Formats: sequence, structure tokens, C-alpha cells
Amino acid sequence: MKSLPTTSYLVLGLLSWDRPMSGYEIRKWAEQMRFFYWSPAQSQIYGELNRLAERGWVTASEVAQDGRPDKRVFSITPAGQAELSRWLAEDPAGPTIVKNGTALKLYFGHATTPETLLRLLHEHLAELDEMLGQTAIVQEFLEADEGTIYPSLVVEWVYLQLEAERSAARQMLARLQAGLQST
Amino acid sequence: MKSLPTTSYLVLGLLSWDRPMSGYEIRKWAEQMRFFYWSPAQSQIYGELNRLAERGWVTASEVAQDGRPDKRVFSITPAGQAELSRWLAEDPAGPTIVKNGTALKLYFGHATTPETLLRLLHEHLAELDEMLGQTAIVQEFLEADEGTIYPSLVVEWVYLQLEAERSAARQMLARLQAGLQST
DNA sequence: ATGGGCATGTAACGAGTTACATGATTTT
DNA sequence: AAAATCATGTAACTCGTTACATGCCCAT
Repeated sequence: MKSLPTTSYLVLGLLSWDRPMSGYEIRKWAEQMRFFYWSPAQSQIYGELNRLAERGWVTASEVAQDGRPDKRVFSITPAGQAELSRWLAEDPAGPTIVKNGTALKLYFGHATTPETLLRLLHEHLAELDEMLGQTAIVQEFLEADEGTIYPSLVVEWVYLQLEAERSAARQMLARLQAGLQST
Repeated sequence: MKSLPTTSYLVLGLLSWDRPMSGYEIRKWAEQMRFFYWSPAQSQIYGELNRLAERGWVTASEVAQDGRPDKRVFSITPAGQAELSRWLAEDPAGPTIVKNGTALKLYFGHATTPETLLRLLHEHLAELDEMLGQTAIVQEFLEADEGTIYPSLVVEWVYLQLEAERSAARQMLARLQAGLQST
């Protein structure tokens, strides 16, 4: 039996702190993780949950709610915990994938104006600032909880990376501007 | 008419230095770009080239070769150049996507042993070292050519990012080891 | 009353990967 | 003699997104 894609383990992992969650809640959590592991679309999460349930790694319990549609709350099973541990220890993490559209466009910079490139970099820097703001919020949110040492460690890691990316992007901007004046 | 996915523009962009290339050559170039924009599988490149040809953005010319199978060499058309410029200036670059399997696993660190986590980080660091080595090679390769200022600028950018990631990953390692001793 | 949040799901599509198939040339 | 490189392509599949569909609750 082949290992499921990483996305499945992301979902499984979120249930591994023994806090049962609905698909909706999982989606929100996953969104906070997008800075280091791009999160799946909402519709996919429900699919993954069904697949995990088929394998017996999670169980669903219907929770009737007054008024609102029934909530399906998922919990991890012992088999699920075992599978998560196996994945962590045995499956290779694989190379880190980056898709930086701004860098790609800069690579083809000869095909546009320097002004466009400067704008692109400014937009990228604005995006980084926004992300940095959000990591601060996430960090606060995590520190309220107990037993989230690893998540806050990772958010700290993200923070360092984002800061470094910002300083690198600024250097690119400076280089571009220097190049503009010298010609 | 909707814009094609970014991957198409990656292929189109590679032809925009007016150096006609075969699918095979494009694949090799694209591989060098994977540090900032994950490159598509070989089979996809041929598909993209056909799609670009259908739109009249590239043209194929059959080059017969002694012995070897015929080479199909692609060139960008004026319409293709125009479309690339349009894409650069008008289409939003979109958020940067990162998929860092090591960070994801560390996030779920409670479900495994500290030893596994240390190993994972060591492997990640080894991967970073390898990537750094390769950027040096790519940089050398680019500096030999004229008119590759933008590509070498981007490789410089990648270099800065990789170095920053390495130092961040080392900090995570140190934190983990510190945590191990205090408990 | 309007919009946003909670809550779940399906259908259709498009993107992208893996594996297969072929075959000559060049390097080790 | 074997392995790597050059060279192209198809078929099957899986992953993942977008858009749609539904409907209640709560705040403004």
C-alpha cells in the first residue's frame, strides 16, 4: 500500500493533538500553515478526510446541532497515530518546493521595462510585510495554548525566513535601481 | 481568452532570448530554475510547447539530424514576445508558494522522537548545502554568457535565500538540542 | 435586510506526475 | 559491454482548483 500524498498527512497531523475537529476547522488551521506548507482547497479537505476514514485512521462522529447543519467531527484513531509516526520517521521529506512568481518574472526581466520590475518587487515586499504581520498573530494565538511547542518553533522558523527574504528582496530592489542610474 | 498557467510562461520565457531550443534543452534549463520556480516534468514541456504553438506564440521547425531522431526546434514569434511582455506587466505574480516537508514534519514533532527530528533537520541542511553548491555552478555558467544579467540577478537572490534558510535551519537545530538537554 | 461566518459537499476541469515506449550516440 | 545522454512522445492517473449548491445563525 502506497503512502498517501503529503496533504493527507497534513490533515491527519492536525487531528493528532487529540482535539477532534470538523472539516471546516481543519481548513482554517491549514490556512495558517500556508507559509511553510501550501494548504489545500476546502473541497479537497473533505475528500482527504473521507479517504483517511476509509483507511481507519480517523473516525467521524455526527454531531447534531440546533439549527445548523450537522457537524461531522473527526478524531484520530490509534492506527492513525501509528501511521503518522511511521510517516514522520520513514517517508522522505523530499526537496522543498518553491514557486516564486516574482523571481520568475525578474528572470525574464529583459522582456519588460525596468519600471515594471520595480513595481513587481515592491508588490512582493508588500506581500512579505503582510505575511510577517500574520505570523505575529499566529504566534500570539499559539502561545495562548499549552503543548504547542513544535508549532511555535516552526512559526519562529517561518519568521526568520520571511525576514531574510525581505532583506534579500530589498537588495534586489537596490541593485535594480543602481542599474537603472548607471545606464 | 484566459491566461495560461505560469508553467507555460516559463517555457515561453525561455525562448524569449531568441535562442531556439528543443524540448529537451528547455527541460534542462528549467531544471536549473527549480530553486525559485519548481520546474515541470519532461512530458509536460512537450505539451506546453504544442499549446504555445497552437496559439501562434512559438513555431516549430523540424531539424533533421544524422542518425538521431529529428529535433524539433522552437522559436518565439513576435506575438509570443508581445504575450510574454503582457504577462509580465499585467498578470499578478500571486503569492509565493512554499512546500517545506521538513517544516511540516517538525510542526507535528510531538508524534515522533526528538532523534527523528534531529535527523530530519540534518537531512534538510544537507539538501541546502547541495543546493548552494549547485547555485554556484549555475552562476558560473551564466557569467560565461552575455546578456544574462537578470538570470544572474535571480540566482544571486536564490543564493541569499538559501544561505538565510541554512542559518535559520541551524538555529532550529540548536533549539531542539537545547530543549533535549533541559528535559 | 445584508453580509459574513459556520458547515458540508458535488461536478467538472485543469495541472502535473509516473510510467512506458523507442532508438541512436557517446562516454566510461 | 554497460550506462548515460540526446530526443520525443503517449496513456493513465492523481492531485488540486474553481465554481456551484444549500441553508442557518449572528451581527450591523
